[in-house]
Amino acid sequence: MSNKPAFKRAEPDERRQSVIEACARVLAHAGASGASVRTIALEAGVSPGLVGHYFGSVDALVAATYGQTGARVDAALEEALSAAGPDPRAKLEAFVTASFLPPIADPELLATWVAFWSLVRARSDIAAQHDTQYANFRAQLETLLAACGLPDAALHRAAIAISALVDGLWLELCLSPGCFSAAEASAIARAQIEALISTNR
Amino acid sequence: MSNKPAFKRAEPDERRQSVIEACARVLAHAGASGASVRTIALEAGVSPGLVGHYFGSVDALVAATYGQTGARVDAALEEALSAAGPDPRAKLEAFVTASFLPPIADPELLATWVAFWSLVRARSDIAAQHDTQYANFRAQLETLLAACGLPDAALHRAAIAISALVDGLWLELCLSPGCFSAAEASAIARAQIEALISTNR
DNA sequence: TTGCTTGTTGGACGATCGTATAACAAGTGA
DNA sequence: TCACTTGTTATACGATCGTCCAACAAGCAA
Repeated sequence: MSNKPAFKRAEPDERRQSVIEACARVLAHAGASGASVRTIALEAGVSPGLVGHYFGSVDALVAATYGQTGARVDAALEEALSAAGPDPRAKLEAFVTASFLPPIADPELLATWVAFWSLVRARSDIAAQHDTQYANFRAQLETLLAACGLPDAALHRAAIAISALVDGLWLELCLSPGCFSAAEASAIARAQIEALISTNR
Repeated sequence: MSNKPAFKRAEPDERRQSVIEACARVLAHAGASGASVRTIALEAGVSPGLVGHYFGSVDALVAATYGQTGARVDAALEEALSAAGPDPRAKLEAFVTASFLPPIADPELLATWVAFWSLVRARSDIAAQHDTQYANFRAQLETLLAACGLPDAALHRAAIAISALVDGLWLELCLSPGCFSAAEASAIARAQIEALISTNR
């Protein structure tokens, strides 16, 4: 008589990864207030104690989840950028509209991101991650805008405008999915880009 | 020897109001996860039991706070609208840029709003309030845009674009206050309006 | 002053929270 | 086959959670 094993060992890295992904799913589904050790552990299919073993505390796990989620978004943006070809305008539009296509447009990812926003005020480590994340996003936008011929004096403001528009469209796409489509969001963003570039020419 | 009273009675309506305002402050400072009955009661200067007496549950209190916060924003927008004078374009710009001026630009209010966003997925009552709130906001925008001469076919998309931009600027103004100013946000929004109207003329 | 209404308090209750830790077992090398 | 390492589980602990309710007292009417 051979019982099946009570649990399966995993490589530390991939176990960490699976717990992080479970944390992201819980944040998306239950919000920041529902992300307890036990809920996350249940979602990941492990015992609650394992979370402490790998991350030390729930706060550290949430911070790690933010980092991993941000890295995943960055990778998707970079992928869209390299798939766009050499034309500067095409690169800029691909970079911006990638936020409305998979995998970034995933409602779960958006909801996870909102949960992070809700933690920025209360958690200084999350605030620091947010600042670097958005500074990086805007810096990439400025580079792409400069390549499109935008004068240096207009870069800062244009990057803020685009980043705000993308955030707002992303947010509404998540909170009220039936109101407008991803294609409409892309069209709106492209129109904004066109307006920004043509008024500075 | 006359001891001071142990507590002060209040009119039910104004007591409800003060508890709601305390809830908003806690949501802004501690996020959705920190909004416990005891924390809110401490902030309001009352006993924890009073929250249950007036609102029945914490969830109901949060929903009431959302409703009151939304009403306050609506009132501020209406105020900005009536102070703008008769010109349609001036009314539209006043309506949009009011989000970057007091009392809407208050970081506490913004943080409270983010806490509500984080609850939309987990709480269907909050989601319903969000939908009506934003449908109303966009409807007002469409009316103002139509008065500026925008053709009917462009109203829907233009309202989405403006509402998304305002949300995004509002959000960034709250999460990274040092990155750009309210005046810059207003300028960006006015530029967006100018672009939307001139391309449809 | 006295009695009454009811806003208000403060603690009890079970559930759940985050964290720490001892016991267990899966997989590996000798 | 048999230790041995260590990933994993299960439980315990105090703190805090939301909710409930009996007792208290502030303010008004008589």
